[in-house]
Amino acid sequence: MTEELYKNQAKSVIARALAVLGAFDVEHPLLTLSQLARRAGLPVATVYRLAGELEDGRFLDRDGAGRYGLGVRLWEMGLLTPVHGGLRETAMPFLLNLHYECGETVQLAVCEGTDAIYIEKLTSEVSVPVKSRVGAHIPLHATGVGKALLAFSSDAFIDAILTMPLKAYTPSTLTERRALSRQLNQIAQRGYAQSDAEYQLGATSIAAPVVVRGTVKAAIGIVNYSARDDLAQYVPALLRATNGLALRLEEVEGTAYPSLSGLE
Amino acid sequence: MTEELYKNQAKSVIARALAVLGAFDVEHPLLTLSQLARRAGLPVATVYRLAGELEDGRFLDRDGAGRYGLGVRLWEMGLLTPVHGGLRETAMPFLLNLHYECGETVQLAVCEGTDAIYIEKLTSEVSVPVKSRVGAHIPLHATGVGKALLAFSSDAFIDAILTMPLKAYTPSTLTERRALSRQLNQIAQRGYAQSDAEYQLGATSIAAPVVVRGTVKAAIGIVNYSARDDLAQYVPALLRATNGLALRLEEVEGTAYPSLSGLE
DNA sequence: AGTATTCTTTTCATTGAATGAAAAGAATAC
DNA sequence: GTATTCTTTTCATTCAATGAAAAGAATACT
Repeated sequence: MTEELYKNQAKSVIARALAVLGAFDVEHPLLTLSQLARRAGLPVATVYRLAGELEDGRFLDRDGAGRYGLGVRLWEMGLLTPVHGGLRETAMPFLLNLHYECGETVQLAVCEGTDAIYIEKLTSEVSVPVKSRVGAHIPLHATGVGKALLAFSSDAFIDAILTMPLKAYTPSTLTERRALSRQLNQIAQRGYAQSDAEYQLGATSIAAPVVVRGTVKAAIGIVNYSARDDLAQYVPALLRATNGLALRLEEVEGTAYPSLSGLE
Repeated sequence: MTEELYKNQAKSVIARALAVLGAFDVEHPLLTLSQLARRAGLPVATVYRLAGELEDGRFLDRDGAGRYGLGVRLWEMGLLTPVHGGLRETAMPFLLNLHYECGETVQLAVCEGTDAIYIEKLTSEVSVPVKSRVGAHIPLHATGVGKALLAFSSDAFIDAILTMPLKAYTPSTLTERRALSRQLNQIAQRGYAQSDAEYQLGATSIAAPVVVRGTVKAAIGIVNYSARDDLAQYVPALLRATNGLALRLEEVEGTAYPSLSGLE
């Protein structure tokens, strides 16, 4: 009698509903009811009901075959998120210009917890395929944008990251605290970061932080194949983009997210 | 005793939770607890609890001042939505190339119910400011992309739209069924749509549909000021983009959304 | 400083909404 | 034609959601 108790882990309705939504991922963007139930770890009947309500709220959609997928509403709300509405939207023109100027893949990333996360990536048909995906979490210590973000963070945060195990993604990944720490200082002085095959073999990048009022808000990076080591030529363009964005962010601060959104 | 009953409109927990999330919009991306409660139409204590759980699930975030905003999780999930993961991601390189070729504002839109909705908009610092916002709903009968979407839809759908009241946004908006119907035929024959100041004064556009296996999946548009009436020159580039995207979508069909996502 | 107002957090007795096993109904595979 | 897997509906039980109320903070007003 004591053993069966562990079955129900006393979740609230909302936790269950979020578990249902969380059942979707890049590999599973469309699920049947039973798949959904299995992946959410909930009884079919329960998921049936919850999914029905989420569908009413347009957080879920069903395709012709009856399979569930995340709904447009969810996408629309994502646009209201600070990272999107506040940052990406403002950054876009700068990213486009940069992309236009150098023709290489351009990335925008922010800190999210102990990782960096890609907010936007511009790749044209001509530029090099990079495996990074918008929304993907990437390590702070092993990528150009990651190191740019880290180098301009608070000492406390840097220390915290340095204390964590630094995973080696390639033979070139910096896994030693001392070495990484030294390089972060260099980056802070020079104003931009470099990375060569530290995360993905064959890819080089340069990246610079977007600093608003002393705080790193984001980083912009340029990536291409290691073979072509001419990225340095784009440093001025890169810095023009990051500085331009920083100024713009300072300007619109509060506008997009009115500090006091008035009555009602 | 009978009169007080109407107070609680018998909503489910989920409906309430979604109401909380729905309280945010473009004008109100950040809200205090009491604002949130007021806008959601729920008691403060209830919202306090619901918001807490949503925060646990990272669907809500609180800023330094304690104000609530939509969380990163929500944005991440939006990326998994078919319109984003399936369409925008694939379309992006084509949009970038088009934007690169013509230098004007480029838009991607799809049908959503009886409206069109902007999925992406590319504007560089140099190009003209257009008020359209990604995620915004726009009428099918009064914009370039809208008409492009409509002209290639099923007759049943066209009829349904033509039966609805056609709102006039400017003096140039087509509000007469006959005229609109005739123009849709023209568009279907010619392969692309035009629009001049029909939705927003001073803005002209051309737009073409993305047709995969006989079905319109999206439309791409180019917008600039009415003064410059040289948009026609970009028609070949536009069609190259829409056709290229159509082919690509046909190729990846099923890949991004595996019909049978295997076991588990 | 002192009072008033508005906002956030916690508590708790009450109840009604969420639950999920079970069975019926579809669809698909064998 | 039978078996298997999936979807939908039902319903008695119970447990989790509820929101009024009060305490605790913070902010505005005089």
